[in-house]
Amino acid sequence: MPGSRRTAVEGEQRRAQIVDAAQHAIATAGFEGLRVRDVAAQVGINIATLHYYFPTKEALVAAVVQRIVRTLDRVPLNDPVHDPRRMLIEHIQHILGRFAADRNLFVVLNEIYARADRDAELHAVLLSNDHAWADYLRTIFAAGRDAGQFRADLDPDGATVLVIGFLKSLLAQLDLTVERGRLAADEIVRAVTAP
Amino acid sequence: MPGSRRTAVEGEQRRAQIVDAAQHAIATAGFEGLRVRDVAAQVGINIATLHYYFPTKEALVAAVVQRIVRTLDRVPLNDPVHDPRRMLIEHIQHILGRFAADRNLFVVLNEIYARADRDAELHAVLLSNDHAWADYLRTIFAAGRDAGQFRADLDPDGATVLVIGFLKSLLAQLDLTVERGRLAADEIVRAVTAP
Amino acid sequence: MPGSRRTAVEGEQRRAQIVDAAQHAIATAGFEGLRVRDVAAQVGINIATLHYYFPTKEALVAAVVQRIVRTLDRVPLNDPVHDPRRMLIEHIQHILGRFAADRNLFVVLNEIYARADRDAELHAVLLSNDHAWADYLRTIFAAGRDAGQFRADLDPDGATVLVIGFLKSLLAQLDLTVERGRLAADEIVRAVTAP
Amino acid sequence: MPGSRRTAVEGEQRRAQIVDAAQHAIATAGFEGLRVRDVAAQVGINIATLHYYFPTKEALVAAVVQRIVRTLDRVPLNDPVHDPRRMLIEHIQHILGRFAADRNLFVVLNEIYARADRDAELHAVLLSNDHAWADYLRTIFAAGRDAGQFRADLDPDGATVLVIGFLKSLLAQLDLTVERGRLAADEIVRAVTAP
DNA sequence: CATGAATGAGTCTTCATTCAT
DNA sequence: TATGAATGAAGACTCATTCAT
Repeated sequence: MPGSRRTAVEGEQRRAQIVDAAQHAIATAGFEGLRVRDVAAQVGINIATLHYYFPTKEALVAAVVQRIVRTLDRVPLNDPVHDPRRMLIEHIQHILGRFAADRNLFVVLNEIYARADRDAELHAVLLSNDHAWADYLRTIFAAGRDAGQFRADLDPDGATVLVIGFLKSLLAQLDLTVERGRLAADEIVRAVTAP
Repeated sequence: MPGSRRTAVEGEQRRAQIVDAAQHAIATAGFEGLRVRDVAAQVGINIATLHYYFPTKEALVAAVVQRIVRTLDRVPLNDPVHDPRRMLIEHIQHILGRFAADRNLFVVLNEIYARADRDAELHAVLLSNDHAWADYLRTIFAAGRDAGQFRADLDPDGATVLVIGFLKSLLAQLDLTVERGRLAADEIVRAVTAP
Repeated sequence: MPGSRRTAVEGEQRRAQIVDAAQHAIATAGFEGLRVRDVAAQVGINIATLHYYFPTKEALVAAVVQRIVRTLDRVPLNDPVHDPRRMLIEHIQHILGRFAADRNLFVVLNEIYARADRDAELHAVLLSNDHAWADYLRTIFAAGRDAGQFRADLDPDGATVLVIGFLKSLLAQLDLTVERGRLAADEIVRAVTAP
Repeated sequence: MPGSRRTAVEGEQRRAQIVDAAQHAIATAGFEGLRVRDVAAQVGINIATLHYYFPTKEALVAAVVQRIVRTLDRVPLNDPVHDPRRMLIEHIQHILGRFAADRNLFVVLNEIYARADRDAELHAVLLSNDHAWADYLRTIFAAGRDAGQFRADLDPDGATVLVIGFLKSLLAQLDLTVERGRLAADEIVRAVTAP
């Protein structure tokens, strides 16, 4: 079948276009305001065509969620034990940087977490991701404490919950500027550093 | 005006019933899944009756939001300067307690914050509330630092962002138990306490 | 029952108020846009109170129609045979005068005629009125022709249809000023007058 | 674009079907009684399909009005100066003929004129049409008078208002038969003809 | 007489989805 | 692959009317 590969590639591109548009739509109007018609119009295709690629709205939403979760996976989790304090700083700054660069991603993320509360499957996916994230931070904190970089009475579990909480709340902190975000990040570092 | 007082009271009760049901519906299905019909059914009244009290769905949602925001206002903000460390602990525990007692409130709150991103009016209301909250915490941190209870290098602003972030993220931390919440709270206190 | 008469009078006044408001509403928004709620609000009473006076919307509309038809009855139909030409002029001018003075009445009248097309009862009432009107004009034309005031070849029946048509169309002639109305009236008179 | 022409034609046909049905419904029940559901049922399509062609009820009404106005445009306005008297007769008879042939058109027209009183846009459209109509008649009357066919003291403007009024009132004259209409038409002609 | 509250029966409109071509 | 057309199921909202007080 000559050309079949090119077609397949084009198909993937189209799917990606649609997911892009859907994600943008969710960021703009929330899941509440997501309309497959609008997504199709944004891409410049017919609704029926969209349904050819994504049979149901749910499938489209799932594709958006999936892609975002995959993105999260790619959050750099460098070797935490070498220089824990540095790793912590880099990790926080990396996420703050992403927040500044692509706020839309966080808007959708927020919607996704809200939805997880009533969507068991989504809950499971996010939970699994969060576990990996928490493990990473916990390792950093434990290693840093054991190496004397962090306070001796630091509780890795508590600190992990605290830091993840802060990072997850970026969007809900309505007046959070990049600077105030860095202030908080600095405070975290000082707060965990051994005196 | 025969019976006007009793009638007025009953009217208010009915309104409250409707708002209750609506809040519950939002907690269950999100703004996305809110159906005035279901709310009316929950209260046991006709849809037209619901519209008698709240002309539009938007008005009903506004009433729910308004009531929740009013609830937030009542978060006890005790005198922060007397014993800052104790005030901080009490404040955090109060909110953790509410979270444990009425998780639904936080679910709706989460929805509300998500919505604020595309609703300027809502944004303004929440922002004003958040400002008051931040001011309170900032005062605690500054007072505690100046009194020597807290670390000398503590940045009140950064710490405030951090704590509010943690408290706001309670819901997004999918596997957060009450215990792990307390662990994080304890860590906060240790982290700010002077060595 | 002392005071019963005064009460009855007040009741009639209230009914009249309601009919007034209803007629005004019809003139403003047409039968299409008539809302009993609005009428009640206009009068300053509760809808239930309005329904006390007029059990159904249809009854209210009937009252409006009845009053207007009664008004039409009072169109002066002077003795047509004494000076037919003068009678014709006066009749036309009387109606043009009313049109100038109370355009709303004609707006409602127009609605009523449109409605008569699908309301047999209304049709009968209006038809009876129109017959009396046509008879009056026909008598004028016949008398004027026989007396030599009008053209010898004047057909009373045709002229009657023509004049009534013109008068009925006042409202449908969108750009009809008082002056142009008088021009047409003058033309009628010249057209029927014997050369 | 496979089948695009056939599809486009079919689409237009469907639109026409819907407008037909809507016009019929208005003629039957007035604007007051127009129900999109009934129109769809008449055509034999789903309500949603009707909304596919006409997004709102208002758009459907506009289409009906537009088509009728377009129809009016096509009223033959022959060269008025050659034989004005004949032109006048033909014009009047043409309209009387249409009235006899398609009374429904006039019923709707009546509704439309009533509505124009509270719809500025509609008012403008009808007014523009009426102006063209009046110009045509005025030219006929002026030419006929100057050519000696019509009375020397004929006022073209007054006569125009009169004739248009008569023609517009066809519907409001409840007991108007075709014959009585012709009587009036004949009377018009006699009334303007030079003695 | 008057009213606040309640309701049944609509009315328009929306939206995800399907299907023939 | 792509589309115009079609639809079922639901959605918010309206309105005349009723009833207990």
